[in-house]
Amino acid sequence: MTTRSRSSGGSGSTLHASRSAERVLSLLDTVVTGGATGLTEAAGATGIPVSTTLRHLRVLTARGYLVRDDLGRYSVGPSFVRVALAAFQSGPYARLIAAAQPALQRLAEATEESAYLAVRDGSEAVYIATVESHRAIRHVGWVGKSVPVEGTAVGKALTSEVANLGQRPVPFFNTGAIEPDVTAVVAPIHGSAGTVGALSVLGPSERLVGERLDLTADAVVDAAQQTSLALFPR
Amino acid sequence: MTTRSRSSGGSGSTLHASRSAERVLSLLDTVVTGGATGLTEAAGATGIPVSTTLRHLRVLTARGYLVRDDLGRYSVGPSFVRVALAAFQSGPYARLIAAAQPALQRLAEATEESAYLAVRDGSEAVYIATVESHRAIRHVGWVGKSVPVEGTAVGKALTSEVANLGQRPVPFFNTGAIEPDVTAVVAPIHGSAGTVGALSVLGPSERLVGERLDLTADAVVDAAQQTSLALFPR
DNA sequence: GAAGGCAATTTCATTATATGAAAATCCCAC
DNA sequence: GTGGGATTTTCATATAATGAAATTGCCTTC
Repeated sequence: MTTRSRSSGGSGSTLHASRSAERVLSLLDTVVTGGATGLTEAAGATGIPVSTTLRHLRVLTARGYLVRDDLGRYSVGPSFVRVALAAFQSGPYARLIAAAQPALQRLAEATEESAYLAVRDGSEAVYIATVESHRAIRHVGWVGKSVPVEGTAVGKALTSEVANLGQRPVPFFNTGAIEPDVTAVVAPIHGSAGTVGALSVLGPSERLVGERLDLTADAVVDAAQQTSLALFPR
Repeated sequence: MTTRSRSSGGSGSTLHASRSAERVLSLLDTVVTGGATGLTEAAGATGIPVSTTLRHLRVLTARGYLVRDDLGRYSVGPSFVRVALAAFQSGPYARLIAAAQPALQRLAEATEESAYLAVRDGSEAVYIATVESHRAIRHVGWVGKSVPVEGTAVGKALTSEVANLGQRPVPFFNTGAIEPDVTAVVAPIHGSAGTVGALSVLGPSERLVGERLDLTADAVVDAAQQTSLALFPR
């Protein structure tokens, strides 16, 4: 059964869980997310003492996960890029992204707004793919960004239960949860074991109203259903 | 000065360098590169004892860098995808990829073969972007792949010295170094501090001969020079 | 339905290993 | 030359990671 041995949620009490391992991952995360970062800056951001930070950054650099520029600052290295690219080709998301791609395309054309694909990451939702609107005023740059599940339309869609596979997904709406003047229209992508992702259309609130909003919702729901079908054909 | 304290190449002798940190990165690499992986399999591939492997895989999973499927196997998780995507938007390669994109496009059209962008990673070269040929028989799937610098055309291009910025790059050729029947035509992208990358055209050996090969070489050299100019405008 | 085998997990004693404060060094800016 | 910020090295300490072995769980086979 899926009975997670109770309370394993915290951190194994007697079970020693590698501290340096966690720290090195924090550092990787910090540097990659934040761009070029100095030693002290990285230490400050992660709360790790400077000397320890240095040692870990060296490990990362030796592996090619990070590189140092001539000013001594760290940023993404070639090995990390290699692994990152592999992630898109082999990971479970490769299938999802591939299946959603045509739907995103059509969605962006039909709604004239930017379309995103999102998946759940604990208490966050992450946007992992997009096709941008062709309009001058459009929503851009949220790929790789994460937003809380709580209180957002994506979050609601990603946590929505799926009664029976094949049913028509239900759309969710929200305006201004993350940024004012941005309206989101989202539908869940149903999978064999619940919701596996969500399609979002994001655009300026003043454009997404009235009939336009209804049409958008229809398009999003259709796109999500098609993606679901592409993933799990009958 | 850039006097790297000699022999720092090995492993710091007295300098304790986090073992678990290195191991956790090995594991990440193994799992992401190899797709869904079981515990014992991962332990075997990395040479880490099973119990330790388990502990580290748990750290990775807790962070969302990996996920466990219902069969207990590990694969890429949403957090890692998030970080990976961020790498392409903020990293030093973002600029390079953006600058090379139009050149790759034109290259693929002009030569009717697949065009790749590669960077150096220690003793390896990594392909980080591509535009595929439109032909039925074409070279595909090398993005994220790494090949040795030694004995390959990309390697030669990536390690070639640049006399003065602005000079016309020199093309390199190779057939069958990695795979038989594949011919590579490569030119280095010059930067302010040496070679920063390389453009490759990869295609079936029987197509890349005679006049066709000459034309391809010209196209690759032009594309590399244009990319270089886009990166470092005068 | 029992036995066998393989993979995952937990336990626990051991010490190797990671840690961080402080001192030393480097590098600019003034 | 002087001052201050960042980086790097050193080193004594005990924390925290380690792995062999025992245990559990699960699936296959007979």
